[in-house]
Amino acid sequence: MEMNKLETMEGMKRSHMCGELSAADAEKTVTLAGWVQRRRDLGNLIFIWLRDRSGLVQLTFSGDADQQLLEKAEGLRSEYVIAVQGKVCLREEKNINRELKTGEIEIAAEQLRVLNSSATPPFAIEENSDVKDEVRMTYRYLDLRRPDVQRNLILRHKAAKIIRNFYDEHGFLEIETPMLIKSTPEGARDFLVPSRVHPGKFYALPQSPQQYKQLLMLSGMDQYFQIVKCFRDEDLRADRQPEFTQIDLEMSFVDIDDVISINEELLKRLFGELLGVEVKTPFLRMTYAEAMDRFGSDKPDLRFGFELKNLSDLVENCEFGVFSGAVKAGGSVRAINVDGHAKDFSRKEIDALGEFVKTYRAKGLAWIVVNEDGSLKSPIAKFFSQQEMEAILERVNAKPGDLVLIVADQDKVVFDALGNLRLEVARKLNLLNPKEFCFLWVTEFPLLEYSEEEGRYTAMHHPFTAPMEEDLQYVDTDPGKIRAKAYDVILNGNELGGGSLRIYQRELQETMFRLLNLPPEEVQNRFGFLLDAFQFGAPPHGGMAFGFDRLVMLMAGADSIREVMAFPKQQNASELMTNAPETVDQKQLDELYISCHPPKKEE
RNA sequence: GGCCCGGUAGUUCAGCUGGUUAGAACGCUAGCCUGUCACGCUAGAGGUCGAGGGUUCGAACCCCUUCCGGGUCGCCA
Repeated sequence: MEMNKLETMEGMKRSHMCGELSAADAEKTVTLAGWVQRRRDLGNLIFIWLRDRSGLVQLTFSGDADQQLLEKAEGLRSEYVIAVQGKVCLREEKNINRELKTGEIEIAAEQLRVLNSSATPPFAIEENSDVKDEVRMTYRYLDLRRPDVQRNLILRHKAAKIIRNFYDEHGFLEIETPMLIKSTPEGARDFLVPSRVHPGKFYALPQSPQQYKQLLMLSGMDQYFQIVKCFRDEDLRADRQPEFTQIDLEMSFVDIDDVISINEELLKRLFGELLGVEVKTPFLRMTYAEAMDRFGSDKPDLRFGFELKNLSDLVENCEFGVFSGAVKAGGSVRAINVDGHAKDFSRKEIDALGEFVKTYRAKGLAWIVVNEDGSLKSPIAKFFSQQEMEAILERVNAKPGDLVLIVADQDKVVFDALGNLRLEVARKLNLLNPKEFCFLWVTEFPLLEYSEEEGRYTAMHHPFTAPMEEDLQYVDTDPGKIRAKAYDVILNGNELGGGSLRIYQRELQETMFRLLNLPPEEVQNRFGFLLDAFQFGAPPHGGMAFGFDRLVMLMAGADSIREVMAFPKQQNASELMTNAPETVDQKQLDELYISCHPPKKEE
């Protein structure tokens, strides 16, 4: 349609949203506005589905009623923007569309304004469309017209609203913290922002408001929260974006149980009000040590079994060198029993599982199938005496029909491999019901982990995490043994959030920095303001942060956080739609005293 | 940085062992049609097979390089 034929809404005012009309509105004259979803042209009778955010409603144009109007409707195409005035009519019984929420009625159009035309969209604007991400993201503004994507963003909005109300009701203040802050290279890579006023100096975008929220506690704000953008310049995953949103909170004069119980209440409310799912509180709790031992993961999915069993003591002296060798080298031999599912895995599929564990640096996968008649099928059976094999099968509680999968290596590799293998077989067996929600707190994380790369201990959580008092005895002898007052909340194998009680005494904070083997001048430069602040009466405090995108993703049953973000980035951290990031003018660089040396292509 | 999967019409895909003019469905365009709602019927348009190079008499198909998208390991205090 040519521009001069386009009309305005002058003199018309929208009276209803399309999807909200019902039989109760019969005989009303209404004014609607939206996009043409579909045209069904029967000649002298035209049906139009009109769509807005609320849903669809059918318009009718009849040549008997108004020939000119019918001709105008003939020109409508997908995604044209129109305004319509007409009368709400009850459909005859035989014409009712039970699939459509507004299917009992239709609008007999009396006036039509074509507000805008549209090019034919590159893909149909409809639910469950299986268009490639590449096309969806290039035209994300059209993708966002799809009802399922809109539902996700509406859910996100509602969740944010509940969260704000919830914390407000519990005495929290929402306080904004700066986006341009000092870089603290501990942890993830920072996004840097050059300073024009200070040549050669840089701000960083926050990875989290950690230090600011602790200072707010010191300031006497008592309880703080914020729904806040955070930035990490690391590679993307299905559940990781370079900019993402956290629900960040901090509380004064609290213990672990206070932080945990209030946030359990929040989750209970979110799932109850938005999904109608009754979440039982208190959630199950498990120490880090137990989670690793039973599930090989610090974020176990509890929707299914297949727990890890340690076979090390049984195979320490066996003839199979792979097993005995792993134990003697300080590692372990552990197994999961995929009980009752031997029949679901062919030899070829078991081999594929062997390839799968190699992703996690395991060298191989040993397996035992217990046949229905009690006999065994296993490439490693020949290495074991009958007593040894019986002991192994007893340890994993193997019965006829079971498949036992075994990995031997250093503990880290064994946990990684079996922890992920457990998930993999559950996926293959279709045991992961997205409508089932298993919450869990994992507690007593190690305070430190040894970094081979840096040759020193680094903070597992962050350097402000408080250690457990009873473990302070190991400060000088075995720092790796110190547990932290830290906790993660896990939902179906996903880390929903985590937090800790913080160090609030200057001396202990200095001890922590000493354990991390950071030079005093570096500590002073990077964290001096915090240590200084701690001289002035910091209250005991603690808090946590939730990954808001991840939370909404799980609530929406989506398989990527991109599905609950309006404009996500692609895997290489670019944006297909706008082509960000992009080169900038030399003038802009000059103002920032930046000379740009893009990597040279190797010849 | 590594590994895996994918890229053929606007979209989703098929395309055999390398062999004539690359197909289907939906969408799109035009015409007909008064109760459609995945409307129907008739006709039609639409392709740099991601890009570049190579092998071959001949390449969507084989090889190399590269770009793009997705998953993942490393990374993510």
